[in-house]
Amino acid sequence: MKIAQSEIEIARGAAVFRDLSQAEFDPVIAAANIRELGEGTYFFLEEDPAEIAYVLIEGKVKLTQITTDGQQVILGYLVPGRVFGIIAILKKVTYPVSAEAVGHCRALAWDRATMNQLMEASPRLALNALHIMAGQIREFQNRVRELSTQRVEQRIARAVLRLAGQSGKKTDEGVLIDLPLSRQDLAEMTGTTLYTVSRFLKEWEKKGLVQSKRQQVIIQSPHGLVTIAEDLVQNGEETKSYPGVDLCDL
Amino acid sequence: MKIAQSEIEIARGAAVFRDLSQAEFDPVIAAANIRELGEGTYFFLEEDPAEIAYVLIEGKVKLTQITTDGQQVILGYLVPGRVFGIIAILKKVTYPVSAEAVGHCRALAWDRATMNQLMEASPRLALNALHIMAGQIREFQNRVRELSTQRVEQRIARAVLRLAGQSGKKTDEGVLIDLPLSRQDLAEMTGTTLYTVSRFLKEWEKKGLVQSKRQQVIIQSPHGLVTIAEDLVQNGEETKSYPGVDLCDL
DNA sequence: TCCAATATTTGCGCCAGCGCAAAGACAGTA
DNA sequence: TACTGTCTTTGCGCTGGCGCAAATATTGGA
Repeated sequence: MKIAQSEIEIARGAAVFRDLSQAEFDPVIAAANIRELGEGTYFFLEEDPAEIAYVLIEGKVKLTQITTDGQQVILGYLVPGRVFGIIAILKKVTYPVSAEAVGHCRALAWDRATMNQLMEASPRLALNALHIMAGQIREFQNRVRELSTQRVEQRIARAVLRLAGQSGKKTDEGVLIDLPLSRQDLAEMTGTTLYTVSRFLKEWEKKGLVQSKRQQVIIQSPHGLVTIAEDLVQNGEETKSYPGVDLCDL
Repeated sequence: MKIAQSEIEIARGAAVFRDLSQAEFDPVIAAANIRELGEGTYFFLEEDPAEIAYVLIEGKVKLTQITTDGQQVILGYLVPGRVFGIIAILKKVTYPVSAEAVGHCRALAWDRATMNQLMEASPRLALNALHIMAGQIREFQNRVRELSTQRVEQRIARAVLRLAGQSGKKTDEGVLIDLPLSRQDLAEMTGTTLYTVSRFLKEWEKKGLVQSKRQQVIIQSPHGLVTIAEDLVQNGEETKSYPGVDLCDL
């Protein structure tokens, strides 16, 4: 299985490889394996011993956790160029989430031994990994804050905007979230129920903010959603531009 | 300001220094500064450029975030031996939380340059920092899951148990949480209101699970609280021992 | 083209939890 | 000892959001 030049380009842009010289980057690619997964299969499961780190090249990945009573929670989605399972650089740890292929996926993969060797040769790589983990901490802390203080409508709006930020595609109708995204999925991302999600989407649709079909959401007025996300309702308050909240590499 | 032997002992036990040889550890202490803070003052504020990492030696530290509309969220409490602000080992990042002294505090402090030097000399130190950050990610992901799926009563029970785990002191009456802990504080930890916290504490008190006074909680039946935390109510299900959930070093 | 499986919508009833307001309870200070 | 500020409790009314159930829409496959 060969790595195409275009795929190398994608990897080149990954946050873990930022500021690596070509001389540092080449051996990284040379040491990479390709892992290919079909829709609905898992790169790894929560609690699996973490042995391999990945960079997604093609497809999307859904990160989930399961509660003891079988309820699923979606921590986020990954797009090509994102690192995941980076925790595998450490010995004796387990993955904190499951990583499921959404559609057909290709990813570069390195086992711990290889990754550690590469990091030794390019300390920059280790530093980047640290930065990524720091970003994740920040991300999840903010998520905790959101869940603690915001109401459901705001959380759904944020989730939609976040997804648009990373998987959004401009179309004639608006910004399409390029993922099979059911009401249930949105509910699992925001800590609510599919019924409530359905109700808000319909409400927004009536206001012309979004357009929602089966497993699909198109944003027609990002600004309108931002207004909801920030709870500005319609008081004349200035609407600061929405900080490009973005789920960090995982 | 001199570092007492007993204080060095406390630092010795910190997770960042795990498995360091004495030869590695001594220079770390030699390079440390002491920082002393009075009740209610801050080691650092959320968004401050992160320049200094700390290990708490004496007192307690409260980690908080503030929402745009001024609402406070408590991410957790630290006890002596805990690292915080470890993010400062990275350049150009800001603290993701505020760290407030609860009572009089003493902490060892290192600026980034020093920390980086020490890490270069003892790679083990860098690895430990990574482990700590990985633990934090796990911690906050679980918190997200809790907030998404559990009801208020369970979340409060968990928060109380978590606090008992790290600041609990055995007394005649039961396990005392050794912190000034108001209903408001518990509410900010669990994403609810002081009223609701007050109601559940009273309810538990009637059942003989806890005893609560002004700014104080004593646990009389940890097992009973665990039952609530895990939502086992009173069906005959086996009660697995409560995993020592513990807020990681921050 | 029709069928079965899966998603979505929506009416309805309900209740967990919010939050005001007012009345204690407590601790520190003078 | 009385006063003041802070914390806690609790009655009360309300509502955001849950979740069942049933109707409807959509899709992929036979």
